[in-house]
Amino acid sequence: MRLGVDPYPRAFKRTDTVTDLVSAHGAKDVEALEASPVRTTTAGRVMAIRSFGKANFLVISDGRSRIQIYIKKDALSERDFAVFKLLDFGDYVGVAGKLFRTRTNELTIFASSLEFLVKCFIPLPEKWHGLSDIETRYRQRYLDLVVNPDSRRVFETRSRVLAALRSFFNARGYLEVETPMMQPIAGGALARPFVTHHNALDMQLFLRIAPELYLKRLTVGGIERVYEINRNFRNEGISTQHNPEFTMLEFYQAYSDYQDLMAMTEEMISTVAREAIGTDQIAFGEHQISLAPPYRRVSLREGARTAASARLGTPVADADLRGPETAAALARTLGIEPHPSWGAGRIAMEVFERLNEAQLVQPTFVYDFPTEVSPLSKQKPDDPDTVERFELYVASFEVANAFSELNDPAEQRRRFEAQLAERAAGDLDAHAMDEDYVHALEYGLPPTAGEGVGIDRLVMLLTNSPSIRDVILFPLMRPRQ
RNA sequence: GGGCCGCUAGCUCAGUGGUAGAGCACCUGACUUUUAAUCAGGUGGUCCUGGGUUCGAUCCCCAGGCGGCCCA
Repeated sequence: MRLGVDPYPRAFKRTDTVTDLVSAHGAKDVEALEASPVRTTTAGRVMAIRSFGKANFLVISDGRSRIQIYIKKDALSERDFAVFKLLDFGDYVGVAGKLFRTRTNELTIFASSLEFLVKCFIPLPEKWHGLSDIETRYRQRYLDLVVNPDSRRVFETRSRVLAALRSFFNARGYLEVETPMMQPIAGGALARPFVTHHNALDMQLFLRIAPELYLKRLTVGGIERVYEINRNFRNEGISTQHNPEFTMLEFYQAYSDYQDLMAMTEEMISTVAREAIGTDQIAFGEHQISLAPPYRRVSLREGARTAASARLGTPVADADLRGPETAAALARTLGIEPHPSWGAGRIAMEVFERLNEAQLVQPTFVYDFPTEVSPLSKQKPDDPDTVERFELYVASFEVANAFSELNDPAEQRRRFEAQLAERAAGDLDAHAMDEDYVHALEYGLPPTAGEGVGIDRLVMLLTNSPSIRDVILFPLMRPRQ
């Protein structure tokens, strides 16, 4: 820095961002820019250098937009031109000048001064192919964001999805809350938790697998409409649809049941899609999907029964899915080996998932789940083996899960005890007993319906991303060596 | 957990049982409205790691690491 240039200047006063310039003047032609000249001072990262000796072009980016800079030797001080000669792809610069259009009609800043802002010491990935190595994109997300504009767009859409959801619920009188991420009993879902420890209290704690039981305590407390958008943690495998930490929306609404939530879900999904990406018609992989209501509805046992009948070529009766022995025998003929802890309900769900999931491309509500797999849901009045619960499937994966909330404390205690029996039989995902929650129900939870929506999966749909890691900025990776 | 695939320069990728290559990036030079600018010259390597076979391994074999996809 023999030029007397500070290699790490403190600040740079810009009058416009690059994005401001492009959006305000991108449509103006040569004459318009000459008739009313625009002077500006802006800054960004150097994304290209095209050098012709005394005439040179830079392209700088503010992370969202790019603009070209014309560096004419005669128009700059000697020092500023010397600064330009030392620039590398990736450095940050500030520039002042006047907007014009080149002979090739490119909106360009005619630089009158150039300020060096910071050096990029490590060569950036190549400008044409960008950064395509998937592992590097996840491990060094900052590089992905610098060179792959599509990646930036995914996270801008994610931000709009969250804003649209909050506005949807706030407009309907819901209170946004935050409930514990560290819980003495990990409840509200069937999953294995991460375990941690609080030193001062010498107490085992779990990272939450769901906020559900806390949100319903709030409904007991009179918050009739409540929602939370936050992280859940589940100690399970990693796949294109699973990250150990993921973002969940949960909301609860008093005086409602699962039928009300189906209608509300249709409205929520289609509204959020329109606000976040401008349409409710999406492309996902090879599929064209309409998120516009109404969504198809299929009952779980009916879907399983129909698919099993078709697969086997012989009629399967509803009763076959209800009896433990007949259900297990049916599963085996379909190539599914039931775990010893599974009852008929669990088997019916497994049969459904195995045979039907792949076909659920257009939005579909799968409703009326077996009670056995739904320890927090309210039974149907005429059928104690079935609960008022649905899951929304889109593009063959589960996006939402909702039910009429079980609010009978005695029945809730029996359900927890049944879960303990399953745990004893070897099911590590079975729900734990939560006496404090049962106690809360004894004060009276009004009739309530609640729902959880997987935000990462929703963003995958709206950004046509094949992997959940594409919509999580820093997905969990094994450390490198 | 199982199967398949990948790992070579900073990035994107070729390639070979015998001195390791290209384009971009970087350095030097030419060029005053270019568009992946061009042209000439140059620097740059733990060929993922370890072991084995071999006179000789980046390449063949075995084990491992990290990642991806599919299945459970």
